[in-house]
Amino acid sequence: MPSRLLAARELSDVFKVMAHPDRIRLIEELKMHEQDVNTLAGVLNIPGPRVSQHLSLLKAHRFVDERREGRRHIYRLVEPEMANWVVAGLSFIEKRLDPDTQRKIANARSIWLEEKSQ
Amino acid sequence: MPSRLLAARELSDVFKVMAHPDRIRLIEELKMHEQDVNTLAGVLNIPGPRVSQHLSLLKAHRFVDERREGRRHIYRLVEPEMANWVVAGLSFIEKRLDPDTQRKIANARSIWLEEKSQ
DNA sequence: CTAATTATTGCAAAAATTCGCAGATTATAA
DNA sequence: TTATAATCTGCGAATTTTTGCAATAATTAG
Repeated sequence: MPSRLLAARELSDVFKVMAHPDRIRLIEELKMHEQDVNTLAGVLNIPGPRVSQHLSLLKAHRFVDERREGRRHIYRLVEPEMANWVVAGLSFIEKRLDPDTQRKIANARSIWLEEKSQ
Repeated sequence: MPSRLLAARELSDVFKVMAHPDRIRLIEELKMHEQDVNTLAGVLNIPGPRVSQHLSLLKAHRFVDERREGRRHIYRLVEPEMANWVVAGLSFIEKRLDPDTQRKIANARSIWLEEKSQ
């Protein structure tokens, strides 16, 4: 297969995995430090099973790692830099949003970026 | 709406748009210079109507602009930097592929990056 | 052992995407 | 005008994703 077609397919898999608000928030939430499923479900305010499913997709693609501590499953980013790459995507849409949305996006971006990357 | 939820939704739209091999190749192909639909269909070797549909999605999200020259519709990237951001996503998967695939990905990356960004 | 906690898995309905193809548009050429 | 070229639009089938809920596992506490 031509190299560019192959690369485009591999790349599109990365984008597919990130193409969900919950998974984006999981990636950003894990940027700071590893966390267990319950904590993540609480922070993001979504049902446990859904967090679990999102995490297994992320794990299948090796974007996160899992370790167990007692009955808790603790997840962490394999490549914390990914969280910054994801946030960088905001720069391609910010300009076209209404001022109020722009303000909120800028706020989210600063929250996501102020946290340490390792 | 909480700013991070809003930002995650906006971001996921960006990722959804990029989550298709054809659209990734279109973005990379347009990095060099603007091109019309027929040319793009030929280069990517996909049917014209499909290119057209991908381009209107990209245009709806203002990732590309259109201008007409006679009966040709010529498209260009609104933010050529986007092409580099997309390619950067490769760094999160390269390591886990078999050597032959890695080689091809590296080749595609160098082709996509060696072209000028404006 | 029994109960409680934490998380995963399975399933089916709903929603969104993709894809090809036919037909419709728009603009140029003869 | 008629024909041709370039592109877009509409539609329906096939596929993939998402989502909620119930059931299942695994581990620890009492």
